[in-house]
Amino acid sequence: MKGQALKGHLDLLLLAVVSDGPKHGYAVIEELKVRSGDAFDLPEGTVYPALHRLERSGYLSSEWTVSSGRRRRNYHLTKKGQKAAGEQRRSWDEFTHAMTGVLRGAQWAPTT
Amino acid sequence: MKGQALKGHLDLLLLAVVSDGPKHGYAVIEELKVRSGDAFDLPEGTVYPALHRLERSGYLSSEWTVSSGRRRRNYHLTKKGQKAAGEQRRSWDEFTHAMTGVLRGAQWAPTT
DNA sequence: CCTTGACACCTAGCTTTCCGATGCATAGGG
DNA sequence: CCCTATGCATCGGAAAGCTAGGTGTCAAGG
Repeated sequence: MKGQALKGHLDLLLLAVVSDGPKHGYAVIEELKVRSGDAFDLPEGTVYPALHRLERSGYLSSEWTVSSGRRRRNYHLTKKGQKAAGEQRRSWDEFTHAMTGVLRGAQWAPTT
Repeated sequence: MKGQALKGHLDLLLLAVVSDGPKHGYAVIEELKVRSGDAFDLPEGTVYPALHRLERSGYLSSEWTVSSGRRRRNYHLTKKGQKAAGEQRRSWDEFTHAMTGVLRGAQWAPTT
């Protein structure tokens, strides 16, 4: 997938992945790659700042852990994060619905 | 619909609407509102610069027209624009597919 | 006549987001 | 010992969208 197509929807992706169980940043990246069928291969410079952002917003919470000498910051969803995830999910559905409405009827669109 | 969810997908929307037949900016805004069921109510400051961008890129072409004293810039899709529209449409499909893959399986997501 | 609102266009500047580049550190295999 | 994979972080640039402001026409109402 070509660059920055996920503009504005990254937060939802991250919340979705973490909602499956606590994960550290690197693992989040891998999980996104797997679940999207290699479509989302996000650079660290995208994901780490986003996780920080979500924590600052109170949607995620984290603690340091150490596993065989490697330090990891483990993120888990907060109550507030769960609520936000649900809202953003609904938002996403509305968005795709609206897009479909606009896209339907254009010549190049395979008819309904 | 909360702001800026259409980051990166605005071009596709505009190309789709214009591909239905030449339109001027104001009409494009109205058409988007109608087709999206009021979900997309885009400010002029969003649409006009985007149309200019698309014209600079060679996807749209325009001429001034005057109708009862009112001047309008009428946009129509170019060959190049048609091609781009098709590509972006495919891109959108891939994107939603990938999103669905990630979203599926999260707790708050209604099962399959 | 004058104001209001719909129509119709435009731009400057702000903010946010994503990403490329770069840096640090550890573990394990060759 | 070096290279790769793992794992984290930040800085700066480039876009995109929006706010806020501006111009001008026309029709309707007070």
